[in-house]
Amino acid sequence: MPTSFATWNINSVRLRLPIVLDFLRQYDPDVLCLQEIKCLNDQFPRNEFTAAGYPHHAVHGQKGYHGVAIVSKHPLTDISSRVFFEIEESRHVSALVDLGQGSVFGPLTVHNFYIPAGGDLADPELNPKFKHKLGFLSELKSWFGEDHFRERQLICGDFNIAPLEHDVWSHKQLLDVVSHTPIETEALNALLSGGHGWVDVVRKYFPAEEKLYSWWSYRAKDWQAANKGRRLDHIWTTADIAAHTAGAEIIKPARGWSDKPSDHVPVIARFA
Amino acid sequence: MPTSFATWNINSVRLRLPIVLDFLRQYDPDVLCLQEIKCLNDQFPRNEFTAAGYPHHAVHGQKGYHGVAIVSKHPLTDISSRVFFEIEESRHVSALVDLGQGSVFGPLTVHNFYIPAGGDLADPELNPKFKHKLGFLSELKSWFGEDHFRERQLICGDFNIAPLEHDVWSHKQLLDVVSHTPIETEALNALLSGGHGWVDVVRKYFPAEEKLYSWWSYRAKDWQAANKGRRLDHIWTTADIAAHTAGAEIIKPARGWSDKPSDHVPVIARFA
DNA sequence: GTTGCACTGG
DNA sequence: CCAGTGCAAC
Repeated sequence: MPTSFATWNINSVRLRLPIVLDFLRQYDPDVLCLQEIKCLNDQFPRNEFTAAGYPHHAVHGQKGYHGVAIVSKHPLTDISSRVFFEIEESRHVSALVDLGQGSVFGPLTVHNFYIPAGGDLADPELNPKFKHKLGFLSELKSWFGEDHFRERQLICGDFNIAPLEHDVWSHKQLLDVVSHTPIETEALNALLSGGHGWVDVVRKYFPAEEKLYSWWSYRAKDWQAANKGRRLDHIWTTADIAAHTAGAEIIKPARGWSDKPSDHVPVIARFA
Repeated sequence: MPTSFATWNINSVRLRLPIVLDFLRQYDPDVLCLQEIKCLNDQFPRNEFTAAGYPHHAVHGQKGYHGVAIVSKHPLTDISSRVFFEIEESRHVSALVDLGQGSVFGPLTVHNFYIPAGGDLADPELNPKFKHKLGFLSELKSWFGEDHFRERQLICGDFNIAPLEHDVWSHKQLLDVVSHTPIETEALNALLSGGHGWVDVVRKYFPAEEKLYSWWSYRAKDWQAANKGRRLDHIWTTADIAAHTAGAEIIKPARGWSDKPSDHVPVIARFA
């Protein structure tokens, strides 16, 4: 029985609920991780997700900014969230997903992250937002080193880092731009290859030389023509889970869904 | 030669300029008084009004809130504005309109008002906005008692009061609702019948038992079906001018013009 | 540049 | 419900 997981920085779940529901109808993932829901827990549109066939929710919102949520067809247990770098923003939520009898997996833990964007200046001394981003990554590395991260884990979300040369429209022009500076890409690659060995189950399905983006700035007049994207949104799993991958997709057309789309598009990983 | 004057609370002249120009093309008033222009003087779209055949402007704007303007086919002189109750908001502008040779009138003074809405609670002790509204009306009464208000005057605007029983959808249900409380309707009726005797040149053309509205709340889901309106927008003249009236019209369809209409519609008074 | 939210005012 | 401002964030 096929299973799929999706992640999408939605930039206000209330404002973009219609296109999120369109996405669920059209792509039918088992689990969707959302970032930047920009609402309090009580304001999260639970009923609408339930009506759409996603009755299980792990919501960690906050007022106005950030906020993450997992919506799922399958039961979610052990819901928790974690503070990184001692900054109390809603940037992580996790849950144990029970995919049921038909699945090749037993239960697996899904971690949904919204890693800090990091501001404009790539200097942790001068820019506290960049310091926060690096601190967040550093704590993440320690945490992932713990033993229970060895298996049955999926981590995804808006990592705000495009790690590979062809994860940005111009490697050269973005080397000084936060999201693609060496200090960040090295930290993210260390996270990926360190610890117990994560697999980037999306890039796995696209040649390393192929440009691959999940985000296009609002600032470009014609995002499609310019196509100056970055791959900021990721899905990684432990090796046991990665053994069952069946494909991956980045839903580029979603950048044009509705009048006022999110600047990010959904990323999907499929498992056989 | 026929002459007509119109008043319209436009709730942002910049946002709704297209439908204002449509209105001018379709109804061709000589003078249009606007309220809630919600812009600074420099942001008022003078060129667009000039191009539409209304090259004369008396603009008294302010940042963000309130703001009134007169646009005219005919020259405007003696432009002035007045502060009421010592609260410096842009709620009045007046001008002398020279209608030229073909007119039955000599020059007349047009006063354009945006009387304070008055907040929710009809108690001047507890609600400073209601106190402001009553104070505004009180100062208006004194001012209109001055000798020069005896003739050749037209006053109009959003008075934020529905004075008559059939100026609201339910007299009984609105007796405690600001805009139709006895203290307000009595103050407005005293203004109308006191001083040198104004004529409500719009209600003149509709039987007193006929429901007549110029405003429908944004809050109603289906304003047209509910039809819970109020007549908040008025045109009054001195008796000399009222002697020449030829009709009046409230442009109810304007409540549905464009995706995002104003909650008020234009009111027109015609003179032979 | 462009967005979404909080707030105020209606 | 609608519009403005001010703000933070990207």
